[in-house]
Amino acid sequence: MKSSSKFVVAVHVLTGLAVVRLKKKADSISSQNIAWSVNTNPVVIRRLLGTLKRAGLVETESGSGGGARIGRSPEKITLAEVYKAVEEGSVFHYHYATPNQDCPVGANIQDALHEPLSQAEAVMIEDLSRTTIKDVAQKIMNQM
Amino acid sequence: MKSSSKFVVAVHVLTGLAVVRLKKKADSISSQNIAWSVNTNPVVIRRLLGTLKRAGLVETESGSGGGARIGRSPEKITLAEVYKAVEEGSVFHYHYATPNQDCPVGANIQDALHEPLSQAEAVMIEDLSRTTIKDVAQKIMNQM
DNA sequence: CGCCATGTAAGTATCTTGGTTACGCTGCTA
DNA sequence: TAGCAGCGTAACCAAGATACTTACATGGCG
Repeated sequence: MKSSSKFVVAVHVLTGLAVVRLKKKADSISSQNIAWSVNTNPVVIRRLLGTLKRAGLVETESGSGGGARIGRSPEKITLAEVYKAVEEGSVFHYHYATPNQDCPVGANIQDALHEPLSQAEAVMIEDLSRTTIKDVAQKIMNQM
Repeated sequence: MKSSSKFVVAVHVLTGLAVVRLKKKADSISSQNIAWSVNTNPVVIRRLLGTLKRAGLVETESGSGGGARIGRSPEKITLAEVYKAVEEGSVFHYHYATPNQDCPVGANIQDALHEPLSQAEAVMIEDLSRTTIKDVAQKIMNQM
């Protein structure tokens, strides 16, 4: 089972921005700086920031001295929101090739599974909404 | 977000075997026959059946006239069990490269996320346990 | 104007997944 | 006992996804 690490990285980034904000250390952080923490390339971070920006979770500024800043109070951003912002598609993946429609099972299986599977996924996201970026940032700061 | 379709295919296969059993149509089904319904190659099915067999969810027989049969009453197999049998690893994927340990956030983020994320996943699997193969088979048979 | 930063496009390497071929073994049946 | 039908696995291949990288246009500040 393989999916993307975008969600975890997004939480990492937002948590970093939250820590900076809570500690009043700096106004904005460059993608270079964030990339250093995540251990990746600044372009990867900028792409991700673009997605988060469209979701209203961060603000960015171009130009010299620019960078990213958290878009809202950390306690008002839940992991569920981050998940929905960056992760597209369902946790569950249906058949590559359409199942055989001449078989009663093949013809109806996807439809029959839709409800229980989307329900299970919804429950998971619901659970993610119980944790906020502030919660995560707090945990980190306790270790510092 | 990309993962495998193994889970859905496994449910498809088990549902097919359940329908056959509930309708008392045949004793066992060949991988060829199953592959026809799933619209894939028999080898893919045999591989999957191997996994399901190890989990006790199906029984197989070699030789002429052999094939697969559901290993237990359909109402005693939940989607959660199928999920755990075929899907390895977590829904959430952590950083490709280890985050920068010189950064307080990078050094602690994975640890801080472990609990909320594994919790969310557990809740999802818990929800899957509310649906059985019989439930799915029943839905299919209502369409026949 | 020069510098530092974002935004984005385009190309590449690596990994995962599923499809496919091949072949040995098992067990039925004529 | 020969032949056939089926499973079990290994090995290879094609396609797709993911993230890394280079490159460059744009924006804003001194």
